[in-house]
Amino acid sequence: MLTIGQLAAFAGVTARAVRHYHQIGLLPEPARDASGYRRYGAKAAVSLIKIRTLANAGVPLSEIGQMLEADGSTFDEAIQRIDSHLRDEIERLESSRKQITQLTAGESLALPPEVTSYLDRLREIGVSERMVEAERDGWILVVARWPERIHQIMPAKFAHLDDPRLVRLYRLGSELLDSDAGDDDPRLEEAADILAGLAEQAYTPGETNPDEDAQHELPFGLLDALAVESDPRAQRLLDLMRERGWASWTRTRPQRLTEPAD
Amino acid sequence: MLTIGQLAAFAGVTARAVRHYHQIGLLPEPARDASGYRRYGAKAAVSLIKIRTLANAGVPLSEIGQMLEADGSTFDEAIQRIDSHLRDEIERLESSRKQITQLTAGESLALPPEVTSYLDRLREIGVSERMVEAERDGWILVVARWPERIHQIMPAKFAHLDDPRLVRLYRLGSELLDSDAGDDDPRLEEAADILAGLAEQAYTPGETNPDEDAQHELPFGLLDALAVESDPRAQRLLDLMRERGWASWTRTRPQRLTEPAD
DNA sequence: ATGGGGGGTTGACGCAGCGTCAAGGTCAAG
DNA sequence: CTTGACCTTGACGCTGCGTCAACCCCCCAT
Repeated sequence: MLTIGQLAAFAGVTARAVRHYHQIGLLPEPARDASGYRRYGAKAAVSLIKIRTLANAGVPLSEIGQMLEADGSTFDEAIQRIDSHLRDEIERLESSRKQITQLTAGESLALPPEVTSYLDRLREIGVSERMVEAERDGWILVVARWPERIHQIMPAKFAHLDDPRLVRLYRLGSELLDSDAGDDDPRLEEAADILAGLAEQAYTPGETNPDEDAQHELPFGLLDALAVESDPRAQRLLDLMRERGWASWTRTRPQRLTEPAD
Repeated sequence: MLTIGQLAAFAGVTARAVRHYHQIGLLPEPARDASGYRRYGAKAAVSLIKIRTLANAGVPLSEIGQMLEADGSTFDEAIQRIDSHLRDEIERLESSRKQITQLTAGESLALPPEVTSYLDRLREIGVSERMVEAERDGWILVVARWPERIHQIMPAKFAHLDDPRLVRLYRLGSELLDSDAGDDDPRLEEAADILAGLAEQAYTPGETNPDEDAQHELPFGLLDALAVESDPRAQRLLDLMRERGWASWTRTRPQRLTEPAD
């Protein structure tokens, strides 16, 4: 007769595991000897090995009991279920691995390569590191809401960098972020003028903008909030844009709040 | 300002998950509004998305905090650790899948194919189902203790089936298991005679048996116990073997207990 | 006889990452 | 005013054991 430790060693598990199987009713409690020790026979060893075989194959303990009692077809069904579950798990982990190898740099965190290229391009243009980080956080929000559309958006963004006004705008932002200029800095006005001009151009009045619905889904509110949270002076910029008839400095649609409603 | 539900929805998680991140200090608790609701800004959304990006990549929550603060090389090291851990997990599951697909029939449970073939062969010879099951459980114990050696053992076992004495022995076992014969059934004596003869042949006296140490490691005690547990009449067989000078009906070494010690 | 070391016993908490009640308070709409 | 959808804290549940704690038991050496 074996003690719990001997039984466990024979099956290659710990005594704690055996006691656990008793607790959940997977392995019947054996009789005790005079001093209260559990004493196991050979059949218990066989049962324990069967249990471990299934458990090692990835069968949850809660199902092993039924499987050991099941007949051939029921058993095979269960095997199928377990196997497809394992397949799913493996797929999940595989995709995790793919994802994680993308995360070599802290920057690519949560961003597709197009966007990180764009950010690198900004650096080449002379945009400061703080400005790039602010831009990056904004893109994280956009990507989170619109993961697929990002492929359509980025080429336009790259092309837009050919516009000297936009470059000037980024440089203004860089300067302002790195300075301790106040709300009254004239560069804020200049930035607002550029933004208004770009917005005017992007918004072709009279025509139905096909992306209008889509744009409506973009998290403009969050982007504005992000800017203000990153630098309170962004609030001034927002006010200036509102003066110029634009609802937000990231949204390219005119507001009508100051005009009478239809 | 977002409520917890809105924030969670934006990042594609549940509110409970966000609260969990607060609890473990991964995401800072935001300020509350007048009615005690948590109110989140855009930066929280960015943080949450970063957290989920790493979590989706398989990074344990407990490490995400440090990773978000880490610099490039520290970050990359962590990535390497996580990746190799993922690889291990995947391998584990892959091997589980391999194992589980082997378990198509209830019989192959915990047994390599050589052994199941042997059991099938026994059925062909006319061994009863109960006898095969008893034999199977015995092999489960042997395989558990000696998983690699089984490849060496089985060919000899197959060859041994050419010996008509062994076949007769299995048939006797089948008959006895299916009958309600008592301890005094003469077939028990016949079985003991065959066993003794086979043992005599297997044990070549005077020569040093190279497998002696190895055999010593086989779980003979358990095998004997298993037989007796399966059918109490096996005890009688053991006694008969002892009378004939053998320690156990599964062990092929003579006992010297009845002779004076050296 | 005594002491020590290596077994055994039950009971309990801990782990990861939340899901899911319970028992309320709040908010916007009809 | 009610309803339904949200928020709050607190707590247990899940998986498969690991790991104390506090105590008992057996065998061996002194």
